[in-house]
Amino acid sequence: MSERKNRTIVVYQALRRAILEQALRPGTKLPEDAIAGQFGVSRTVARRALEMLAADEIVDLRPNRGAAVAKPTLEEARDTFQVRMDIEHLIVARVVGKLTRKDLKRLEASVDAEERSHHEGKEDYIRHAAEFHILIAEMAGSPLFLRYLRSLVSRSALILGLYGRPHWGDCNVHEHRELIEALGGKNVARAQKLMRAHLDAVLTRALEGVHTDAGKGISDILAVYADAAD
Amino acid sequence: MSERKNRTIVVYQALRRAILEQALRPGTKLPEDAIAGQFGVSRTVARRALEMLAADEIVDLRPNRGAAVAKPTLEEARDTFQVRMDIEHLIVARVVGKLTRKDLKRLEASVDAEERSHHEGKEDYIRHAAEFHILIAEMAGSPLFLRYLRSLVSRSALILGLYGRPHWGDCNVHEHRELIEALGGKNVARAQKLMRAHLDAVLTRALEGVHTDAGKGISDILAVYADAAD
DNA sequence: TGGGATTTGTTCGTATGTATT
DNA sequence: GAATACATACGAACAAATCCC
Repeated sequence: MSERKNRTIVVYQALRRAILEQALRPGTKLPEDAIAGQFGVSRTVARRALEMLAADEIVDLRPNRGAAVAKPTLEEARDTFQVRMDIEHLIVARVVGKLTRKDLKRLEASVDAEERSHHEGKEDYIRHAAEFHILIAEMAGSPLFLRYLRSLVSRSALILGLYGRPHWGDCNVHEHRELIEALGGKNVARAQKLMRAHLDAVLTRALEGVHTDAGKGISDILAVYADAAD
Repeated sequence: MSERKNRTIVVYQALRRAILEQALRPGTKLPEDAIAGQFGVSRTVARRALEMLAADEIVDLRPNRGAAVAKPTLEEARDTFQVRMDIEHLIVARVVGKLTRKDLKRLEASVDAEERSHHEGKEDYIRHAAEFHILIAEMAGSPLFLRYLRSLVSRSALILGLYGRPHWGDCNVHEHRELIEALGGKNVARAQKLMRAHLDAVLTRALEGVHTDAGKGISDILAVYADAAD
């Protein structure tokens, strides 16, 4: 019963993790045969897993030319962060003042896990940091927003890995705790402001001191915030 | 070159139209074999078409149990309209004051087409009405928002067909023209208000005088607006 | 430009899982 | 509750497209 294998999902999740933890860098080709061989499955399931990753927008899938880890342009990176900011604001608006004590406990537990991973130097603190945002989205009670945010968070991580320095992610913990406190309160605008500041800080930390190929790519991504400033 | 067949896409679009024009009612099972036979393709391409429709959320695809035309619950219907409202507001905020004369012409042409179809009694005025909203989304310049809205518009149509009366869609034309005028102006809040009023009116027209199985389903959908009132 | 190697696209037979009587 | 009918999941082989020398 719970012995659901579903090889497709297994392959999908493994590849997803590999991409988000940057074991597979953007641009890496993902031939169906190689994946099928690696995981001991047929090309059919490898292909379906790739399609699912493409739906998440972390894999590029071009007809007759195969799959590769997505390598978003700066334009696409901008779009991702801009849209993510908007969606997170809407989610925040929905949860502020409506969280139960239990909800808040879950959020705190998530941050605790993130902090532990971070201290232990594990790479999966990235996953925990992402999970924090996804938890909030779950609490908004909208399956659609949850789906959107899942994809946006994955894509954000990919982009930060692509354009940012190795150890972006440092020290979300304090900001996350602050956010929890605000989400437990009743002031929507304040919580939104904190969310904005947090996402802004993540991006800034990831990008500061980085020189991309284009040379002036960083400010191009940061320009997102100039546009959206209220 | 432009002779791209791509049978998958053909099947996908045909099914999509059939669903949106209510030739295929919600709940209808869609076995791979039947579709493959009907369109003269293999099960593989039938399956891929179904997966694409599932991504649009107008087909339900349950593991080992096959595909069926989606039959959203009232809860899901609420979510769809609520999210759509939010997304359309964001899109409006992005386009107001930034449309070129050419953009406005395209919007007007779309409404003209809708009006013609409507006068001629053709069923595809539904498609034109949907296209109007999608055009606006295109002009927002965000691939992600465009993708979201595409799916939301399809799903909205499905839901209105499911819970509403046969001829919902009547008389969008005037409201659409009003919207164009506001989008060409500079007042974001006003344009958003018109968008809200328009979507509200569509829902009201579709649902008025309708009795669902549940009996009180209508007010449940309309409660969306009570929540979101500003 | 061309041809061979490699990879994707497609088909369809079989295995496995689900629903029904 | 078991057997049967049915639909999907999977995989191996073939066809077509692309890439690379």
